[in-house]
Amino acid sequence: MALQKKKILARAFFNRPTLIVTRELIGKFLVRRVGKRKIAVMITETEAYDGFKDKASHAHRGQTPRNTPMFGEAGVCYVYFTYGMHWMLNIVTREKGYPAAVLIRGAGEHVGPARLTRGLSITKLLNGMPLAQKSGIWIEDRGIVINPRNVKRTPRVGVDSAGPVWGNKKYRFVLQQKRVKK
DNA sequence: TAAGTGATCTCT
DNA sequence: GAGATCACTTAA
Repeated sequence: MALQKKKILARAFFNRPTLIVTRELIGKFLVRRVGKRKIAVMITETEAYDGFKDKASHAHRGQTPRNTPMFGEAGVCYVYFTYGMHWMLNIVTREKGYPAAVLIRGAGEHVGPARLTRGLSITKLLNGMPLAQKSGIWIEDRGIVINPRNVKRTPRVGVDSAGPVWGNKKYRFVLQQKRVKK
């Protein structure tokens, strides 16, 4: 058995073109530590929100108090509250001043962005926190190699109001799960 | 298919 | 301040 490589992803990983980061996060592990409990789940679904021009992005109308983390350094959490009950977890990409982030939509058994944050106790407290062990949330590369053929690219979810052009961009990546035969 | 839920943003 | 909107989930 070969040694398992386990590497915590640093800022440099996220300070790259958003779509590349979005794609490469599939198969990485999101790790959350709360007190003594540690949860690690493999990321299976992501979406990119890239730049001022992206009409589906919170940043397309400019900077506001809420979306400020998107304008900051890469490798930082952008967590916001919506629909009166759900938290959404994003990871900021690109350099300071360029608003972009990756929405983590699913990981491990948590399918759906709001279920994921509920399962991992992710709230506003993590907003603006860098991904690092000391923050209690980080991302590891555990050496799992994903076959690109098993990653599906589709339009993003819930962004129809962004119009046909931006609403149809294939900015969503989904790992095709193995089917369990009965 | 639609209700629930409340912060945030835009427009008065 | 008021009204619309919202990167969703759950129960039918």
